Amino acid sequence: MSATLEAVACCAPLSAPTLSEEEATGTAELFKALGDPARVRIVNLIATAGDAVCACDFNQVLGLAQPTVSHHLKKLTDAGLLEREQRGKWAYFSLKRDAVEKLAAVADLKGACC
Amino acid sequence: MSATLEAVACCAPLSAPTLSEEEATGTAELFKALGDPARVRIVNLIATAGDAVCACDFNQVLGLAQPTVSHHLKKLTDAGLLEREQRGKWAYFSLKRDAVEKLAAVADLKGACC
DNA sequence: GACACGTATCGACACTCTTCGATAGATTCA
DNA sequence: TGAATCTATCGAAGAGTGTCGATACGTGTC
Repeated sequence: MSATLEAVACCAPLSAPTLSEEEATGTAELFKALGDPARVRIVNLIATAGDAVCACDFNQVLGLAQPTVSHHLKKLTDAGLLEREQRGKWAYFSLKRDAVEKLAAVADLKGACC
Repeated sequence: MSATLEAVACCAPLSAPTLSEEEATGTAELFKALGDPARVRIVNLIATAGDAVCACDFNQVLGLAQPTVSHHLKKLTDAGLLEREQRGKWAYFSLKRDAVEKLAAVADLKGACC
């Protein structure tokens, strides 16, 4: 599709006063990107590493085949959560700062309940 | 189902120092529960209403059939995000306080990047 | 250029999910 | 009790997703 914007770019907080259908879809896409254990672990590994991580490092840790890992990395990158950087023949992935902040903002519901 | 704990009960922050396979699965379940536009809108509607919302109110707004709405409400309730309350023949749903706080904590990656 | 190695893409399979119509259970009202 | 109404469950159709083996692409090395 031509309109494949990063989910991060077009999502809105769960507690937004009004939520258009597009915003709801964008927000859902962002959560969906994190709706798989493998992808949660990828994000966690990068977060704890505190630096870019080589794609080759995930295969062992996740116990998944190389194409599967590549698939998950693409999903996260497409969602705007990860940033890809080519270093020689290796691909390094790091957390995208905007996405990290946006995610926290979107998931924040405080003040909207109780 | 004996082992179907609420996702909220067994999920861990994305930036946790160590993340077991169970914790990753729990966290993923929580995000997966919000990985659908209809469910994002449901949570948003309850959040902006600031109070419990009748199940019958969602049908119109979401433009979905009644069984579909009921299905989504069940998903959110099973994930521990919503609380169900029976009032006569109506079912009212409200945000679960623990879940709201947990979600924000889980999605928080600040300090884990850059 | 030829080779080795890391990564992305393709094709296929199994599984899950979303959606709905039909139906059953629960509650209220006459 | 019987009728009406709201909600949950069941069963089925269609789309989507995770996974992997095979393969193609890119990069560095000899």
